[in-house]
Amino acid sequence: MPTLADVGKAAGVSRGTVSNVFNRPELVRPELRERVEAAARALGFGGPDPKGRLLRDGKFNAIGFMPPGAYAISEVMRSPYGRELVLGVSLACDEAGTTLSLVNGTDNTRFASIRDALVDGFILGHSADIGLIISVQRRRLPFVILESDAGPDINSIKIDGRSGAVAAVRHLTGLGHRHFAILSVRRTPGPPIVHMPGQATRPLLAGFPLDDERLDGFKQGLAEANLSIDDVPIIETIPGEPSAGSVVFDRAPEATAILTMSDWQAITILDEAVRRGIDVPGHVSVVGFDGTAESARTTPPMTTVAQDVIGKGRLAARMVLDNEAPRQVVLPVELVVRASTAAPRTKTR
Amino acid sequence: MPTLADVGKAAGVSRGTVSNVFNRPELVRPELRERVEAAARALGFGGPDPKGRLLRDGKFNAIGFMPPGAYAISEVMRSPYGRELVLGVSLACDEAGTTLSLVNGTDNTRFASIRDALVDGFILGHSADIGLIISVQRRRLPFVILESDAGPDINSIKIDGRSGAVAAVRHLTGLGHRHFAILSVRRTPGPPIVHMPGQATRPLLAGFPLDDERLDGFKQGLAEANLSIDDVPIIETIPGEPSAGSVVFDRAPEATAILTMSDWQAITILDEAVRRGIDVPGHVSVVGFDGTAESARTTPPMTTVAQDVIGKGRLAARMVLDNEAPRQVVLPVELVVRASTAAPRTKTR
DNA sequence: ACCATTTTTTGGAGCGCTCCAAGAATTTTA
DNA sequence: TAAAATTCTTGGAGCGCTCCAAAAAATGGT
Repeated sequence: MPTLADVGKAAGVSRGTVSNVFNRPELVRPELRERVEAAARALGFGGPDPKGRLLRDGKFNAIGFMPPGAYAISEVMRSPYGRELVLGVSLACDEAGTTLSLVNGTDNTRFASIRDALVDGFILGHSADIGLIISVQRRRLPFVILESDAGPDINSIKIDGRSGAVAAVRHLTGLGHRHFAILSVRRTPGPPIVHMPGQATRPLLAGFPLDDERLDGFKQGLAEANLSIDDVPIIETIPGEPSAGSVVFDRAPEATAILTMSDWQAITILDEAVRRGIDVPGHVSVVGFDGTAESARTTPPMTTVAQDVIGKGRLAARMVLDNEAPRQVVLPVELVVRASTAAPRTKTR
Repeated sequence: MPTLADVGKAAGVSRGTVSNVFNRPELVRPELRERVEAAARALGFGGPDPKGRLLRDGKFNAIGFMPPGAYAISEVMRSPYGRELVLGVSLACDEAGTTLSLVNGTDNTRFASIRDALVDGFILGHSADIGLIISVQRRRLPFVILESDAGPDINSIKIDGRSGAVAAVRHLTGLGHRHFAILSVRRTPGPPIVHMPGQATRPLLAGFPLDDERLDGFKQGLAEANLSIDDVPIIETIPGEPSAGSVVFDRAPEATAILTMSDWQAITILDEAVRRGIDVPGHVSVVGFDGTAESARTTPPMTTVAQDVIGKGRLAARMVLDNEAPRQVVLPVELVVRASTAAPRTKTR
């Protein structure tokens, strides 16, 4: 690849003049400019290499998004929540004219990815791994972490997951439900894990504040109705697990209401219900979480704990772009009641 | 920001040793290593700056995605098609361990964006603008352009849009439809444009091969049934235009079948039908385009011209990553018949 | 024709790093 | 204990660019 200097030599001018031809052509005499351009063309020089400019100027003009947990960026793009989040981030990037880098880092390469990422700031998906935070801090880049409060010195944005979970349960107990099942998130690869009541290995502390908080909200909501979460089957599946619906219906047939951790999971259940001819909400009620656009268009339209995912992504991007004093933002949540919930079935099935 | 040299001075060692401490610690004697690490900590040095490494090594380890037309990246992320495309690209990026940079470029900044993008290759959304291709070629980066054939020397991937369009029309004429409306794409900002039959300003050549080809397919399909596209109302709306459904129902009430350019548009129509209590497919049939995941979950599930969007994105990424001899790929398309199409209503409304 | 201006062009400095051949220090071997 | 082998450390070179102060060239005025 030819460089500015090469072109300069070929055209009989200095490096600096060639740079000017490309960056401030008005500074150089037309005929000379032409000569330089001709030389550039002849050499196949395609303009100053951004690498050089970068080293000099120091700004990447990009922010990085690191998926939560050990997820790959394609997994983020697959989930309705992830897509809306990225949409929110991209909105802010559009406004700021910034590139959005979806940074890939599987397991052990995540740290190197952060170390090497060509970005001016980071948005970290929720994560159980404190190491990621340290990696970003090392680089002294502005960043924000999602769905985990990491203390007063660190930008964070989370929703009030507990209240949302409580609201979901209240809505259902208010409708008369007494028999629940919970579809929770498995954060390690593998098949669904079923925790039946009375079993030793009840989860409840997965290590992901996101999940724990919601589970705790469910527990609290149930307690308010004199129900114990210990009597509720909890099924953990990795996001997008297609068999999630099957497992829930097979292992918790007596449940009249199913609580989930995401719209995506709820969609899986709804899909399975259609497949099995199970009436929602006649036979069983289903509540989603997140309030993504998809939740409004399911069959039937879904009752869900809605948050402003797009707004969250956008705010996150703004926070790293603006780089002001660290804040801890807790976003509100709102139960949106649609048609996937109703009073419990009386008997039968 | 301290540099390797600063740390070296502080620790009484050379630049090179500090570099080794961070990149090949096994090469440096433990006690010295410790001393250097202490100095780094004291100075607040967070590891070698990627900018320097970049200049030396020359690889960005990222590929860029440039939205089609003059769209912003948030607009891509908003459309079902765009999201699946990006998902496909991210799949390949995951496999290759590459960062995916969503490059922002509004109108006149697009060229600068391409010039400055910190990427090793580009995926160009379909575009009417030859200038973008030239910009990328200038940088001698591998790239692929979507949905436009730019000649044998340029990587391109497109679907067989014409066949898809023909198949959609055949399906409908086979069902007995004679009265159509077409919902096409407006590629400039602004409200819907309605082209009624007999009007002077019929579109048909928008300058976007993508649209033109599909329109031409509709024309051909209609001709096969002795119908003329000149008798069909054509409505052009920008993607995501919420009033699209309204405009179609208001301006083409006699249509018994509506052809669209994307699932997104078809969804808009379906939503409006629900709002107005119009029966699909009893009163009017609707056909989408793209076969995104969303199309399977609409009410009613949508008949659509399906393509493998994810596969397309993935292939595109592979092509730039592999950087082999240029190919022009044409992907097949398949009409997926679901429940949004049926025989036309007999009379009434 | 000469000096004062104005317009163009120049090339050094510096951005921060990694590689690598060579030199220095240490350890091993005889 | 000296020579040989091994392990560590060093600093020059070079990656490609932009900025900028200064030099050179062109222009204008008298």
